[in-house]
Amino acid sequence: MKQIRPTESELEILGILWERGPSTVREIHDILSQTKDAGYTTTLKLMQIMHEKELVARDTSSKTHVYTAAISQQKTQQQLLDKMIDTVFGGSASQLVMQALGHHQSSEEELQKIRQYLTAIEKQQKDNR
Amino acid sequence: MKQIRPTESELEILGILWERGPSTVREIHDILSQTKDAGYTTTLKLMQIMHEKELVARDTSSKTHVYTAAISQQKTQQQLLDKMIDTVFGGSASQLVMQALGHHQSSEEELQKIRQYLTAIEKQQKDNR
DNA sequence: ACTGTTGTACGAATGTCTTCGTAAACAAAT
DNA sequence: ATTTGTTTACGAAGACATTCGTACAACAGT
Repeated sequence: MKQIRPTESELEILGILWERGPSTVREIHDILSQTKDAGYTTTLKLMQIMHEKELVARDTSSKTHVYTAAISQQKTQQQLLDKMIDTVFGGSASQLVMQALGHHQSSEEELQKIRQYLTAIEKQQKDNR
Repeated sequence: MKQIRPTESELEILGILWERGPSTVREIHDILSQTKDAGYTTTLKLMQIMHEKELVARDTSSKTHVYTAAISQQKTQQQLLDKMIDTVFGGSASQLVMQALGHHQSSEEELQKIRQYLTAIEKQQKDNR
């Protein structure tokens, strides 16, 4: 399996790309600079490097290049989660789940969805027995 | 709030310390070398640096020093989770929860615990209304 | 055509992590 | 006492990440 290892800054940018879809450096930078403080060329350079690493694809047909994420949010999430469960939560996924539910308050809807998910998983386990 | 930022390697060591309790460099190294491949002095150096950063405390009363984790597993978990939810999961904790439950198969017991947890949270929300 | 603005490319400085070689302290065994 | 093995301390090299200055190209408005 191909190992994906985006750095901290790269993840921030990917996060924005996943949320917004195709974006220019300027757009990314404007969002980034709301929470951190870095020059425009810094963001540009980062995205150029991400392009080299093929974390993003870019359309250079117009003067202002347009970037899109080249790795899926799902796969990246799974990979990072797995590593985190392993090193930080001693291998217990449910430990992580409870910790996550504990502090980040979720809406009633979301909790309901999770509950349904749980039921589905339990049913599946029963069927496999 | 004090920001904790252990690196990848530091997290591996912390993970072992959390699981085993107080340990010597030798003990840590033996465990580490099962999964990765690094010299003894590398592990030693890492732990010395972690000591400088006050990620671990050490008892130097005997020749062979004994290290213990100086930051709690709970707090560290929470901090890393929060950041991850933020950057990788677009702020949705339940998104993370479902992803985690989906791939890491948990035991029936664990699922049951999570369900209880859910119920408790929902009840709490109701009471706060 | 000129000027100002916005963009990309590139290289270099700086910072941080990781790795390991070497030296010195110490203890146990011979 | 000398050797052998285990340990800590330290420094430095190599890799990687982050930051930004500078140069140059493209374009818009005058």
